[in-house]
Amino acid sequence: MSETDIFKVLADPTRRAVLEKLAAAEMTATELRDGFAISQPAMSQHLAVLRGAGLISERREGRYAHYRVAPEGLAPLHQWLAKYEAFWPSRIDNLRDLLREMDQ
Amino acid sequence: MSETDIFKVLADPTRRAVLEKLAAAEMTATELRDGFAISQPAMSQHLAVLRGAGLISERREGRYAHYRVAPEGLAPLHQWLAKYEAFWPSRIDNLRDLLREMDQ
DNA sequence: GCATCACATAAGCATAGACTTATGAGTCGT
DNA sequence: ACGACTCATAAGTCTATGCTTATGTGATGC
Repeated sequence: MSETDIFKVLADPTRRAVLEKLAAAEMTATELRDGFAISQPAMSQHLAVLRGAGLISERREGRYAHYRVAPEGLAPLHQWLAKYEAFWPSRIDNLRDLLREMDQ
Repeated sequence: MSETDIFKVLADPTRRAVLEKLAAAEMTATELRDGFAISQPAMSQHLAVLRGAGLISERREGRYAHYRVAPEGLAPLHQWLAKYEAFWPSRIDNLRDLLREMDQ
């Protein structure tokens, strides 16, 4: 997956919202859909795109498709961003704050 | 700048390449252009988009426009990504340890 | 003053992408 | 077996976007 593709995939607000829901818990396509004013095929297409980008993985169970985040798919984005963290003087402080929050 | 806009802006390979050139050194629009098989207006439009997203800043000097990276524009992206770093167990633990050492 | 240069803006075009409705392919309960 | 259900795929539409050529704006040098 190229960096361009990763960015394109994440440029869609619906897809980012899906990731956010999946970050909380594994979910089926229908469960993911509610809360969105979107057709079933539209959600299916978004899931296909996310899956193609390696950002989510699928577990088939009968007629249900359970999806969960595949965080390693975010690695290219992380690596890209790392190139610019040299420009963040306070980057260590930000991380420190983040980890402090996570400890709570 | 919304997260969606940031991702859209960075989804273009030319724009990311521009950022990479600017990460090395401040540069004029013409200097940025060479190496790209792209018209002058196209580059000008890309620069306008990057500027609109707060990812680069402009310094006017006579007829030249000098551009440089505005890394703070990447903050929304950084914050978004941080939400998923929780899924990176080993890396985050390493960072936690590192920062703990630095605190002593 | 005038040609040239650096860059921006306007307008038009062509492709990509997100959506829709319609339909297909399996799976489950009765 | 059959209808309901979950999800995927097909086909068509509409908008966004990245490109082009043409032109505008201001600065510079002779």
